[in-house]
Amino acid sequence: MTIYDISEKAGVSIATVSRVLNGSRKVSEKTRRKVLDIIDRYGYTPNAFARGLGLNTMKTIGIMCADSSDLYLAKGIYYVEEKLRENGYDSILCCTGYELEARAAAMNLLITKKVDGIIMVGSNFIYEKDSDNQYIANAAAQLPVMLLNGELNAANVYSVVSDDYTSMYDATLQMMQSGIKDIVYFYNSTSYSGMRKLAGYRAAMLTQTDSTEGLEQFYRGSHEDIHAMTRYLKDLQETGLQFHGIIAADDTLALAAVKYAREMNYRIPEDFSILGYNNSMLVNCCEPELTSIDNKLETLCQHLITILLGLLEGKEMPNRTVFPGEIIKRGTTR
Amino acid sequence: MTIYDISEKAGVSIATVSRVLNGSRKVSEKTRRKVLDIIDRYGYTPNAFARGLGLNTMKTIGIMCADSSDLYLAKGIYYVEEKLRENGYDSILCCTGYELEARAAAMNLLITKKVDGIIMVGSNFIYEKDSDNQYIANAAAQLPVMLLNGELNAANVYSVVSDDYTSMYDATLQMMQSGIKDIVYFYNSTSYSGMRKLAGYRAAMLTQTDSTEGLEQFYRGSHEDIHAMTRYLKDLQETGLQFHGIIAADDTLALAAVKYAREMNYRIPEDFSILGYNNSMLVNCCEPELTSIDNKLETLCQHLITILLGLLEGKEMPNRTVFPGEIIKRGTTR
DNA sequence: GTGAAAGCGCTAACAG
DNA sequence: CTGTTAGCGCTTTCAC
Repeated sequence: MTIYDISEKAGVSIATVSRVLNGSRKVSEKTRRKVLDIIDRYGYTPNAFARGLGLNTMKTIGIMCADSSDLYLAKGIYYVEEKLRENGYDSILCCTGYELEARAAAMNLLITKKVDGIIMVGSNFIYEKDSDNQYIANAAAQLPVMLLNGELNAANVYSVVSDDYTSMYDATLQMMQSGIKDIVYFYNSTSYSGMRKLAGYRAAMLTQTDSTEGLEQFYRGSHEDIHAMTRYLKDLQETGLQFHGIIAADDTLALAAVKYAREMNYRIPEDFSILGYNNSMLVNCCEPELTSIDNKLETLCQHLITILLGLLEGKEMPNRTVFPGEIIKRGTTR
Repeated sequence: MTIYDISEKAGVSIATVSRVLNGSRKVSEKTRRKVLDIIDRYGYTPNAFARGLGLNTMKTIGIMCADSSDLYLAKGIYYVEEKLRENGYDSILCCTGYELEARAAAMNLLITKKVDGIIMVGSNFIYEKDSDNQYIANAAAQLPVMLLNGELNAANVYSVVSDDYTSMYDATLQMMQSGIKDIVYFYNSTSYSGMRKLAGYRAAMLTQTDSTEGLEQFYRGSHEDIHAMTRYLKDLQETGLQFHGIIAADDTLALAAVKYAREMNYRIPEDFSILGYNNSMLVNCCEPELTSIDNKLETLCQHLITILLGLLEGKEMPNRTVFPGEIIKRGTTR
């Protein structure tokens, strides 16, 4: 069933059918009815390829993320996809993993598919080495690239981020003011956002101590293996390091910290404080519940889509949008 | 940059360019080199629309799921997407929510996009009323439809499922044999798979008791709100119902059950046993850790993709593939 | 208002 | 081996 069949059955030209399909007003009400009727009767749907060929757009956005099963990224994908579809765009999802090569390949694939824009979900896409981000800048020469929680200084690349630095700075300060000086920073990502968080922690610490040496702990294992994370902390404790607080770069790490503290028989939060990040569903999963930083993911996504849609309409849009986070106080901090 | 530009610069016809693009062996090594060289130099990539128009396929599979941020579904999407890409297929993701209408719309959208097949991730797609599944059967008339953890008796619809009934039957029996007779079944979904699990629980219970009345508890609230789930159980307890075990239809519900038991100051598992389902990362998040049923999601996904690829190659494939689950024993059961 | 016709970029017969 | 050519289904001028 093509536009030709319809035009024939309706006794009009394919141009007319095309017009009613695209809601042109230059069609008499009568003709429109007739065509619509036929279309309905035969259950015809236009061929997206043919349309795409002519228009060179498929109203489709590419979404890249490292791992769709990551709690936080999954939520991001969900919001982004939802808001795109509300606006008549579809999305092609590419889970790229954490390897640069696979990422560049995925990017190419999306470009080949003629997506109208690309959304990179998660700060882990931005590496410290500029050359590792080059493929993003290159892609941006062809279509707008949106970074959710990442920043890259390049033309046609747009960032929407949470102010991780300030959130961590404030949270660390609060914990110190509650009387804890020996706070370990527990992290597992050196992504852009990861480094911003670390910097916030460090800056706050340095207002009161000379050095954070030994307190910044980088965990390399699986992002989901809570046992391994807990073990890491135990090993750390056994090296003789003293610490009575842990600020974690995400809720999973924080949960492991809670587990660790319980196994050590510390009272939380009296003897030991813990702070998480993301305010995910995990915060309710432990005892006591986790104080965590809410980085307003849905708001970020909403704005990201607004900006992207603006760009696609040819409007000027802000390069960089920053939202403040919020500390959600629960049982693991005083 | 089109195939014409390349053919011109390489001094060959577009057909030849097309041939090297598609790896036809009927091209002399010399010509191939020359063309490849030009392609490389100008960074040309073929237009997927034009190709799709001719071939009427885009090597793209539609993935439907209710909510990509659901822990379990997200994992399913991850595996499916990964394995598709390994086999040269892309995926368009549609998060449909739980409303029938939105689902039918998403299905149409995917068909319009000329996907080569559709994968429906999650048992929640299959309703009890046959008429509510009609849109799936209709779609299957045009392209293969794969159901991950759902079953539908219709032509060109293929199911890959975990044997939820048997898993639940066995687990329930085990808990009863450990001495607990008053086991509540705690669930929040009446999907196909949800009903199978319930049936397994019920059948096992009825081997030892007369009725499960009052013990089958359906929770209607948010799928993520652990507090609400815990409250539900408290309210249940306050009605006077006696129960010393909870079998939950997923790990989130089970986690809420652990929380409930702790708040009631029950000793787990001595006084109170709990079983979860999915063996997700949540099992490590509570104290003690959760015994849970592993339904081998990755295996299911792997087979699902194998079957789909077979179908796309025109092979005969099994309609229904069932895998056994496995009870992973941890601290919440004796 | 409506129709005719020229592409959009690629694949696959077919002919050489 | 290589080139010519006819579509694939739709949008969009440009006439009428």
